[in-house]
Amino acid sequence: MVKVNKSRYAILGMLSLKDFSGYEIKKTMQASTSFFWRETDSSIYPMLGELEKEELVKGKEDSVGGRKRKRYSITGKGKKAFKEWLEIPSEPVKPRNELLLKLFFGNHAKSEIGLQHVEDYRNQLVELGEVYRGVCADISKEYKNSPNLPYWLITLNYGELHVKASLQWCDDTIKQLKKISKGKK
Amino acid sequence: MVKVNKSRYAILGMLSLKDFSGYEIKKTMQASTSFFWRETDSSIYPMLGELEKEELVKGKEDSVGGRKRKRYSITGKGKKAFKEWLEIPSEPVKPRNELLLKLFFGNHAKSEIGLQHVEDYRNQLVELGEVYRGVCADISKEYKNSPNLPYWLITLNYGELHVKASLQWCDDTIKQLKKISKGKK
DNA sequence: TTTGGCATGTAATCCGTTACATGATTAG
DNA sequence: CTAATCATGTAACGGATTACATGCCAAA
Repeated sequence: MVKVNKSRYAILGMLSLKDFSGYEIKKTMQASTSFFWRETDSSIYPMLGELEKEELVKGKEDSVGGRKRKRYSITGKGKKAFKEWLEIPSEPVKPRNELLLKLFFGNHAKSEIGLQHVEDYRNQLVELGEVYRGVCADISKEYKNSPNLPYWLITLNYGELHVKASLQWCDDTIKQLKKISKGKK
Repeated sequence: MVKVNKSRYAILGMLSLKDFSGYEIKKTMQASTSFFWRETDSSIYPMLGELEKEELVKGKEDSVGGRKRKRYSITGKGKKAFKEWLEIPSEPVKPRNELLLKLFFGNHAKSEIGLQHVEDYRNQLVELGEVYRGVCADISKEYKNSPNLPYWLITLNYGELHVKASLQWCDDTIKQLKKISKGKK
């Protein structure tokens, strides 16, 4: 079982949409895939160099308003490698959820602690849900005729359904934790 | 922002439930927390040694049926460190979902590919849901009077709600992908 | 007798993050 | 003028996984 680097495919994928500089990839990912995939800039730049060496992408010096940058485009070889990756099965996510770990041992802490954690999480979820709705409205308008739009909405739907499920869980859990702390009195 | 090692707290937490050998921790985690937290044995053994050096746990040579092993128990100092960790906020999960990444770029592949990926995922979810139901029934009986049970059920409920949401998403997505591929013909 | 589970570890690698570093441009 | 954003990187660290290694016991 060899471990393969997946950052490369995320970057190749971005470049399959259109040409980007490293900085633009970072920005675009933050605005689009960051809910399920993120790269740090210190992974993007070295990877772009690596991909260029392997001739999967090629970079061109470019400049916008006197500010220089390097813009990359995907090569035929890069497209082929990317498509091959698209076809192979995905590795299952191996989550590490610290909040759940804490709750698992919740009996060892004061009950208000767990409650506080869950309430904080709930607040984050509400915010996140609003972001999703905003993004959904934005891209539905902006990319109305893009063949990519349906796929992007599929990933958004995943986020939205999971936020909904998580909110449900928070409500269940808060109720349950309150019941436990009442029973202890 | 210092990066803290969380394996240590997972292990301390296990030892806060009862005494364990390294191997037992591994086995118990596989059966209980593996849906949201897992450790590999090559992280458990060195960490137990480290924790012992720090006097957060202490190990005793033990033997079962002639087979020797080292069984660890948590110290007062260890309990204190663990409880402190329980109180601090959790780091948000930063997911990397390869399946979603592939679907995001789905327009660049044949539509059957994405469909296959989602259907595979759906099958895994059905299995997982059955496992959850089994575990739920088992522990509800076995730990009927344990004060830990409600907390364990809380983490299970998280899993169940998310499986349900994921199944919903699969169904939505399969429908959507079929619509797209029909439109292309 | 041989397979599988019990039991404990080391070594190597690699991925990802954090911190560090630099400098130009533009908007307020 | 100064803060924010654009823009591109390097270095170091540490955590997590994989492969490697060993050996006993029990059951089939």
